[in-house]
Amino acid sequence: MRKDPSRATGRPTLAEVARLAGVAQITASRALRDVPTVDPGLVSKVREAANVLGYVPNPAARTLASARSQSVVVLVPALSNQLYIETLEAIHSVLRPRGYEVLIGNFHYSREEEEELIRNYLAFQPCGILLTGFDRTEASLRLLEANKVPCVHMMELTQAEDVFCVGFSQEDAGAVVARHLLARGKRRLAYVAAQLDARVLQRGEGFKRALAEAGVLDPALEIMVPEASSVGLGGELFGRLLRQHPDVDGIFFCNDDLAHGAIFEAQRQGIAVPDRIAFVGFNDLPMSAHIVPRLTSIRTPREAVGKHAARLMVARLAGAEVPDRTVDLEFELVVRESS
Amino acid sequence: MRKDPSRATGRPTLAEVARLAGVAQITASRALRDVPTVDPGLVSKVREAANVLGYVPNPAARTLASARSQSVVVLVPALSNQLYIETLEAIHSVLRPRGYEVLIGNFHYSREEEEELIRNYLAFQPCGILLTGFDRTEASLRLLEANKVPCVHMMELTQAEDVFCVGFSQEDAGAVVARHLLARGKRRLAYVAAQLDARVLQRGEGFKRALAEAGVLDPALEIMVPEASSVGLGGELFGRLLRQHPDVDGIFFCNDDLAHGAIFEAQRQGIAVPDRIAFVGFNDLPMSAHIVPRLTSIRTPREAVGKHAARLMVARLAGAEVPDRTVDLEFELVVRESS
DNA sequence: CTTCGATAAGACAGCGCTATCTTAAGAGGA
DNA sequence: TCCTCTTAAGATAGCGCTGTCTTATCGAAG
Repeated sequence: MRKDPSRATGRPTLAEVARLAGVAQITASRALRDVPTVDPGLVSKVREAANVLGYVPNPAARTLASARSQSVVVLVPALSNQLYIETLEAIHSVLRPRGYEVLIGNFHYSREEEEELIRNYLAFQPCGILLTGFDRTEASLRLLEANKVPCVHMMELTQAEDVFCVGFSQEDAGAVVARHLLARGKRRLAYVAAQLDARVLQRGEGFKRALAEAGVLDPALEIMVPEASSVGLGGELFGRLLRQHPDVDGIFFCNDDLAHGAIFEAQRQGIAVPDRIAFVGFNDLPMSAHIVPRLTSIRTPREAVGKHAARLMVARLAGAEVPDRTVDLEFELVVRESS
Repeated sequence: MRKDPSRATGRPTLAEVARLAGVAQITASRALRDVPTVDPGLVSKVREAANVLGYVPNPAARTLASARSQSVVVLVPALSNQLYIETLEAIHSVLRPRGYEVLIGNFHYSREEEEELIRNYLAFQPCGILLTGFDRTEASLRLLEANKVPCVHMMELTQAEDVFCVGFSQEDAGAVVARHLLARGKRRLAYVAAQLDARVLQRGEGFKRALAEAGVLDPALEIMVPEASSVGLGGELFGRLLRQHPDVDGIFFCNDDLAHGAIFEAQRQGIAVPDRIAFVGFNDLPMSAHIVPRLTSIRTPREAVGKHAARLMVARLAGAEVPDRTVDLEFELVVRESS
């Protein structure tokens, strides 16, 4: 059969499927890829032959021949963050059943690392890339541009033309939190943030803008540290803020982790939440609905972002007309006991 | 240059590197792969040419020509579980710098789904597979066997010959928890578990074995539900247990999530932890060191498991002699306020 | 009845790399 | 000096697919 059996993999090939189905190899190829110019009768014949042989296409050969893989690269700033896990899971759930492979790249909140990942992953000739946000190096942008890989941006929105993005307004979310705390009668409002990526900064901007509009912005009421966010850090930053500004009566944490830590610390110090100080988190992690007191938070559509971004990519790859290049999935303020 | 430029990808190829370096293509190939029979002078010449051109090898062509990719498949039962994220991250950190791609498969605690994933991923001709535990379908085992892909098993240990595994004794961990609670003077001890995978069952077995040895095992003191574990479920199961057995004075939760939920529920019900009931969790998630009261837990070496499993795989792929096929990374009981 | 265009099926070549076989060039011994 | 043996470099032939061009077939139009 094969000229040099030592090189072969042992698995059935398209040629064998074609032979069994009694058609040319290329016809079998087209039949299995749903190319519309193949007679339905032949398609089912080929399908059956493939089934009988247990044929699974060789992705390497496919990629080499067509210069385009069936892989979608997803670049996220962290895996440790529960947030991105849910998004990734959603992306998987859309792409895998449609035959796409998902390659995950974690760039650890580093633009340089992201650039390196892009460079390396482009060698896989991915059919699309899902990116987090818009903040990346010039070189990254050039690479993506030069390789003409379809991109979809997640988590942030933009007005720019020809950019596909799925997310929500981080700034508006910050503003909503500010107005909520103001409505609760709080006036000494602080923003506590860690892991200062673009989105964390946007939330803070929105929060402070709303405070300024209400005439209660005190720029001193802010702690922003670049280190990674964690429960322990939340307690620490809360303690620090309280020592510096004992009169603070409301805090917006850039994510729930920090808020959880602050709740524990408040409990230890015997500080009444929300009476003396109200807390609001961000992301609405599962724990927030159960912690004592239950945490008010912004519920972010992170699963929906993944699903929509993946669907948008699939639509583009299928050549479909995509009416909405910008998908605003919105967020929701979930008011609970902590405010 | 190329015969049919329309088919080309536009990126530099090995042939161009070889031309620039003034060697045959195959020599360039060998030089870049560190095949030892190439003159060091030529190696650096080729390396430089590759650098000048910005050459990145085409993985699809590589895989097709060698019938083996540089991808390692990792199959985990869940992504939602913090536990596996840390393991995955560790695996990534070892494999990616060495040029391996990591393909993640999530089988959602389903043996059938795992089998399907194995079938599909084998088409990628992975150079290795990292598996979670030992519980899988016959067909899965046969597929792995037939394709002769090196496997490393994570999270559990076995005495079987010729099986590479990295983990710790789940049973022993359960027993350690039991003895700890007994030493605290507790006698009405319960096991509360969800997501009943093999490891959760093993922990329970170890726990109950130790209780039986101490003569205090009450088989009624147990709640095991198959549904997914969550903070909310922990509170619920704790409430249920307390109604059925108001005299329970110590609970071992199969993971920290459940224990956190139970702590919140206890706080709401005004039940003193640990005085009336002591709690012990499993995994020692970051939050456990901060929750009020701080949670006693078993610290599992999940990051180390990933690192060691990946290193073991790398060593096998390099053809190195691996002295220890079984790596027991052990666990640690971290005693805190909740017991 | 011929011509033409549309459509379906096939032939062919090549994607970019590596396994394998072959050749060339030294090293060493008789 | 000749011959063998080792070792490095090269030539060749695919790996398993798909893009592209060609050919066959058929109905409609002239």
